[in-house]
Amino acid sequence: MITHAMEDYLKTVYLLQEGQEKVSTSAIAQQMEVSAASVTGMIRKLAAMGLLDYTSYQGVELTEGGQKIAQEIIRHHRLLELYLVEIMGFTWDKVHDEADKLEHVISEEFEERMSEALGHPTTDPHGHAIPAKDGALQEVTYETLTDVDAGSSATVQHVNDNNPEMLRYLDQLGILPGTVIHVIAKEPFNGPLRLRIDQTEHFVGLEVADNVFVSPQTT
Amino acid sequence: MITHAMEDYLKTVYLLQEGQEKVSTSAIAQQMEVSAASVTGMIRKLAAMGLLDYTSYQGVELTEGGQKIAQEIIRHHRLLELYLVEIMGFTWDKVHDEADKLEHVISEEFEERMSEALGHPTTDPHGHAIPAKDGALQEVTYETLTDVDAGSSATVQHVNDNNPEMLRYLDQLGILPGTVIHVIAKEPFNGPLRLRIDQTEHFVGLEVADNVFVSPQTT
DNA sequence: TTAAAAAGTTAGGAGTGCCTAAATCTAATT
DNA sequence: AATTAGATTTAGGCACTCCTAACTTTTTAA
Repeated sequence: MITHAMEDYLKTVYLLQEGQEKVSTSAIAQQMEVSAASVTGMIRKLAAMGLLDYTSYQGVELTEGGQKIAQEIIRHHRLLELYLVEIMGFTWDKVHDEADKLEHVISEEFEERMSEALGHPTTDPHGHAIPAKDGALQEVTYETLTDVDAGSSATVQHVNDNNPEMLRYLDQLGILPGTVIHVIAKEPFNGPLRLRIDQTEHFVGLEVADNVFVSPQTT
Repeated sequence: MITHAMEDYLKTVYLLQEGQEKVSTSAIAQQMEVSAASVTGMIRKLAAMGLLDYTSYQGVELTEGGQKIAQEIIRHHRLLELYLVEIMGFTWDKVHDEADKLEHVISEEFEERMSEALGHPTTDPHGHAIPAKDGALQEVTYETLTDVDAGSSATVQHVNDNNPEMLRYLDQLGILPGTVIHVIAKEPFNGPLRLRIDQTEHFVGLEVADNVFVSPQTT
């Protein structure tokens, strides 16, 4: 039997796995806000179930079975986020927490009806790809706004969805997936970035810029 | 902290309490499909939290606090059922199980947005009253179809929502809240009822009739 | 009224998922 | 190579929710 907690672990490992292949105990612990000891315990259980490969002290890697479950949960999460915004009228800062709870309990039929109501979408409100039913999710790793050189422009691809306050701030600034941002200048000593968004200038700190993922503007 | 299981117990006690004031351990156990021992354990915990009054061997009764939580969960459940049918296109036989899982995890905002989307409804797809936000639910206790005398007619008020197969059968027969049923005859020895529904005659067994709640037709 | 049946409670145990503290292993530094 | 800092695992415990088996109380009926 696969529990909600197991689903959460698999999801977390899947998302941390992007880029690297092995995921460390402490990375999981930090992401999930539980102790490393708890992670070890759960990892052993999941390994025994064949959902991930694990060697003591060496980190974990999802098996195909584990990936499949993780994808299913991520699909639920992102479809829910979009459904909550598009159909139910939630603001984008609130949907992450709601989706985190709902993702474990909705049925396949619920998932399917959401997908249909949304016209089988491929990205969620924060710009993350929605995996197809039984289809792999290949999220490209974008650079963050912090990495953009002064004087050049970039298009927002996605933003971190787990901090409601930051999402409200980004919304105020007009930073949404698809927005084009021109970096006018970067203040020294980890100072703020001077940006032009839609004719208006803004100064934003690095903590925010680190959570905005962009691709170079192609024009 | 109030857990999902506690919410389930409070809901169950609330619904069993209709009519009587005291609810027995075994009634709860039967309804929830757990052992009587488990019920005793949980009851003691809920009593310690002040959510119900309990005297050993004498059954339980919800306190105001317990009632409030139960009403909230029942409101969630019934709004969800209606939302799933009306907005998402589920058939009425599937919504009970889905709502049973979702009722514990949705936020107040989710509840509010459903209510709004449905135009603040007062009954669910099976004919059960939806309690108002912070408003008591006063469900009238109707008689069942079994109690109706041969030769008289009755209007369906609500049907039991927890058996999907039976709901599909009722749907086929056209037995929905609001339907007028004429009882032509009752076969002896707990035999079937002969009914006329919308010009057509049907024979239904007592197990089904016991799950259809009606009021005398007033014409 | 007393014995049997039914209902309810207590005792002991299991699985899940988390914790802290202690022990162990790995990797980095000297 | 030895020390040490950091990461990881093990050990022991706790809360939750369920179970079966044994015991107690209440109710029913002879």
